[in-house]
Amino acid sequence: MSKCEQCIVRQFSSLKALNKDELLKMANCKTSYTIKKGEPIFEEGDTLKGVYCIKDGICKLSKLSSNGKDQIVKLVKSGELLGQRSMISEEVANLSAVALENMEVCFIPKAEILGFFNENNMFSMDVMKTICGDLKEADDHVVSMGQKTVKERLAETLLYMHETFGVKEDGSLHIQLSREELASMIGTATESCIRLLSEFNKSNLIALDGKKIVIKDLSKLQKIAESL
Amino acid sequence: MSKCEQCIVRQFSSLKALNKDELLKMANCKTSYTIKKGEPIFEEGDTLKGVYCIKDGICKLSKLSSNGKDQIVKLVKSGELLGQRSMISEEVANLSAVALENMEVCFIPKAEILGFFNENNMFSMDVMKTICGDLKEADDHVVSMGQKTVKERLAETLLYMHETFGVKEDGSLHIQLSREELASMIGTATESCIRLLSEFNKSNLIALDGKKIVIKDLSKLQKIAESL
DNA sequence: TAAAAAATATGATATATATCATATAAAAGC
DNA sequence: GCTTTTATATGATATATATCATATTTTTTA
Repeated sequence: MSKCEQCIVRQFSSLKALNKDELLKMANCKTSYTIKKGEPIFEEGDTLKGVYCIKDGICKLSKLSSNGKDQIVKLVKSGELLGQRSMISEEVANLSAVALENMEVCFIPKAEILGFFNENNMFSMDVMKTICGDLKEADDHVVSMGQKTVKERLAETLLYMHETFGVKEDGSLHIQLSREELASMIGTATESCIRLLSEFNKSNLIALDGKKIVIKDLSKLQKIAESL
Repeated sequence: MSKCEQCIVRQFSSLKALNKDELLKMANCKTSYTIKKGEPIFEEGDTLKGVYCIKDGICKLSKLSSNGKDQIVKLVKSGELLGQRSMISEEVANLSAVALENMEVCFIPKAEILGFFNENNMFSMDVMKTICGDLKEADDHVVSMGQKTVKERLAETLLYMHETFGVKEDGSLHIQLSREELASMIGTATESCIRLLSEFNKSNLIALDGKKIVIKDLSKLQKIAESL
């Protein structure tokens, strides 16, 4: 059982607000998991008995629409906590979390987290701020979805992946999604997504090599994303 | 200066968690406003110095997209609090709040609310639950926007207004939006919105009389909204 | 390694939706 | 009350996007 105190990713989540005693308590009740690419951490409708702290890897949060298709709502990387909202609302999970790469996550039981809420005001304020940040992002997402074209949303999504998850040594986006997944982030048909990627490729905004995407003209992509 | 203790709408917001002393304190520092239809309570980018408790009336929360058009993100009715997110995140307002009818709102200064956060755990947990509920709604909204057609979204929006804000004595939706506003909720062109309303009217799903909309076939509208 | 399956790509076409134009109706101002 | 402005409605048309079909490439599995 590894010590939470020494875990580097802790500083990126609300868990940074915990003191040494609390971290020790947490280290004693947490369970570590390995999740393989493509496997779920939890699925919508699941009753979560705690929160998940992502130690390594990236996952997608998605929801099945009534038309039978999945919409990817968000991508989440190491350092972040999953399942806080359901825990606080005392509701089943609204979204499914599925690993996009092999992951390491720690599960922290509900009782433990709720204890920290009561004892540590800094922790609860920090969680609250995180959720408020998520809400702002979600509202902005609604505005994009409502007002932007598919092309604009594709540009925006590529920029989001670039900014938030960075690039590999070869300059390609760290996150590698299938065309279907990318389409499901944008809210469009897979074929439309592929066509627009080709178009961006032909006009030298990006370079494509299999699932690898290199952003070649950031400022032009920004202009497209901003409807300019 | 009216007493918050006797205010009926209090029970619908997190303020229900406050005790008598806290309510008295709040009554002493709050300011009451009247806001006329069409006027803003605050606008995106404003620095909010507290939260607004809606005593009467309904307002829209919207955001200007980079294409120059407004997207209405949410409608808010009496009993709810406005501006909590900005206050907690310590950021300027992300959305504009504009009155859809004449409104009465009370302004409660930031310092007061932050005080309650520290002293009253029930209050802060309730605020947190509210924001979590908003986040869930926003995520679901993203899924609708990404996966549903304009027609489905119109049906969904009419049902949302029906459920959440009810109908007048004559059976018409309590909320009366201009066609432009309705289009801006759905994320479509005004003309498309008008055309689809006419279509719903012709197929007897709704009845139109100026801005008045009567829902005549709830279950068929539900089927349309659910892509069935 | 070969065969099968899945993902990607692209063309042809259908459909949904936006845009532009114009008419009518309603609301606001004088 | 009349005039001006604004909102609603509807037609014609353009464009974006979805769907269906099929070829090619990549990945998986036997």
